[in-house]
Amino acid sequence: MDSDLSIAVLGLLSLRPLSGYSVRKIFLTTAWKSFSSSPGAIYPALNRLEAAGLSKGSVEKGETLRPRKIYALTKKGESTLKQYLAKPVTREDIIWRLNSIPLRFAFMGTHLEKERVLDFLTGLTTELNAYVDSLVAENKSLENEMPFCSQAAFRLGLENLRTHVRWAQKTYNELKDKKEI
Amino acid sequence: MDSDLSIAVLGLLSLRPLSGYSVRKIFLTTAWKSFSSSPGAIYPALNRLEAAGLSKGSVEKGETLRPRKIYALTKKGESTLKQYLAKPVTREDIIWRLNSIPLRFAFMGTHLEKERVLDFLTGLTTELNAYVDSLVAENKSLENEMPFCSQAAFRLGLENLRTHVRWAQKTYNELKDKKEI
DNA sequence: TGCAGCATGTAACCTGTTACATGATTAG
DNA sequence: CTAATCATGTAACAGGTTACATGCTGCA
Repeated sequence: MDSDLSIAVLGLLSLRPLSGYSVRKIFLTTAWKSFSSSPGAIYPALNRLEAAGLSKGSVEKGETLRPRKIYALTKKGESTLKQYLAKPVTREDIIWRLNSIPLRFAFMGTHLEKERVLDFLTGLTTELNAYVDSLVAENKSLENEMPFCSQAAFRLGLENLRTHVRWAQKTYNELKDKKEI
Repeated sequence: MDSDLSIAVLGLLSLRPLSGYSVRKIFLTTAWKSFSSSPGAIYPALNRLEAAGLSKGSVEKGETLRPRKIYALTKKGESTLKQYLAKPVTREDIIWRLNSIPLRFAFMGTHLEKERVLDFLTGLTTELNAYVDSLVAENKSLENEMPFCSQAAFRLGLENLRTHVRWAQKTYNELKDKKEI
């Protein structure tokens, strides 16, 4: 129930009620392209959310054979999303789910207080720096025996993490002076 | 047969023959941490590679009930890997498989000629820039109505792509003056 | 002798992919 | 009226996760 796709759908529904097709269109045509827009992923995900009581579908024009269903978050769905968003970033998140950082952040403004968002960015920065340091230390000894391309690949990974650090700091500074988010 | 995990294993085996456990240790203890080190992923992956004729396991000490198996790439495995590495980067690679870029690059030095590696970097740069441009254009109109956190999340995605561009250019320049890779 | 670490595997489950199937609505 | 697009779904399959099961090896 906690795949990136489920969270993305949960987040979208938290902004406004949507049909499965609308969700698909968002994944197809906006910056959310890295989420699957295939019906074989979306409709089962919507069904799972509903089965878990996180959303409720209401049928528009019930008399037809193929009714159009609009899903909206339930109270439970909102609190589940809020809880997920408020969780501090762990090293495991960074190693295995770095892509879900922007996903989480995108929905924070509309669900968490500014202070919690700032906490998230602080925690993220700390964890990222610690992980970068440990990676660098770990690879210091291997560095010389690694062929050029492996070294370069490793550096790309590091640069990626450092980009996240810079982004977190910049975003922190922008946010801390804002009145509303 | 073409998940990131399979490719990573194929790549590691191309450097030297390994047992399943050695592969697991590499994924656990080196910068390759984002690959699953669980036996439930590794051993089936090794079996798939062997079933496809891409690797061959040889049993060390065959008389025991739990033999230690060392896998080595076959000719077919090497050519499959080479073919995969030589494929130019598509927009789909960037959208859905950005993480496999460093994976691919890490093994290029030992399998492709320098010219092909430079081609890869050129193609990657072109595709990345085109995608960044299209994302920016796409979002120009939505920008103002997006809440701060969504905007920031979008910028993180962009920065990530731009980091890849900078890396590709830097690596290109480093590589083009090198005699051996 | 017993325990830690080396080493290999399987089974149930979950979720996404691919391909297919179907119905409803609208513009030409 | 018919083609495109809107819209919803399923079935077979693939591959990873989690949890469990098992055997071997060296050393204290």
